[in-house]
Amino acid sequence: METPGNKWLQVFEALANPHRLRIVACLRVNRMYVSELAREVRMSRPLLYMHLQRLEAAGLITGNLELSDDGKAMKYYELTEFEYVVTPESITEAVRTLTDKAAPETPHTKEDN
Amino acid sequence: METPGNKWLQVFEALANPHRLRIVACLRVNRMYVSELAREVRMSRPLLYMHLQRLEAAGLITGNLELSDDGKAMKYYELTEFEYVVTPESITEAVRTLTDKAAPETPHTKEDN
DNA sequence: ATCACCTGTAATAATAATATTACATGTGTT
DNA sequence: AACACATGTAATATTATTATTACAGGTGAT
Repeated sequence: METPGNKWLQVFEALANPHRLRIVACLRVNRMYVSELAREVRMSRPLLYMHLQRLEAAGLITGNLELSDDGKAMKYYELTEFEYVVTPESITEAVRTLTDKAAPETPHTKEDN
Repeated sequence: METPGNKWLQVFEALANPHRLRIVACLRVNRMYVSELAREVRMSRPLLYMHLQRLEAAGLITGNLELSDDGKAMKYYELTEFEYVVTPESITEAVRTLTDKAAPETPHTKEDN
């Protein structure tokens, strides 16, 4: 789950969603707390939560809970600086360390392929 | 469906799968026909078909049907040369042309967010 | 105490992606 | 004619993702 190959896959999975792309674009302007961001992208907060977790798990954003002046807890998310150059070469390199539990020893189907 | 933003999303969706990453890595060595590739990646042909279509739709590979010397029809797939530099900036730029039919005018939920 | 904000999550519904099975077609060879 | 190998797809099952609903808790201000 932490090899370079798996990391790449996780990044692609994180970016394979229009909402999450918008979130990234949104956070690039400046960091935001969750409720604020929910209003901005017009999304329910629980749903936004899921998307944020996927982005954070991929290492594209980071969140930290802060205490505002008036004592309210606010979770701010901000962008991580990242740069992935996606080419056949880089993908090939990533695949070398892809630990896929679903790499079968035997084919899934009959020899009808 | 053909704006730069949508194209980016399609590329991310295409690469967000371990099998498809392996297919790309496989085709980088040299082009292959479908049945050959199916044996190589140990996958049923119908399933491989679906993955190939997703990769081709994203413009990462191209396939063309050829006739072998002994008259058999064989569909060869080969890699496209591509390079996507994934950064907060490039994502922001892509989002500008993201035509998401699911961009609601009103929030999905009650004002409970 | 009620309101207006905020965080966090569990349970579920709805939808999309993935995978399998079964079949259609064609060729050339034994 | 039966076999080995190729392409192509329709129908279905399985699994994962996405989305919603309904709650829990906290703070400070009216």
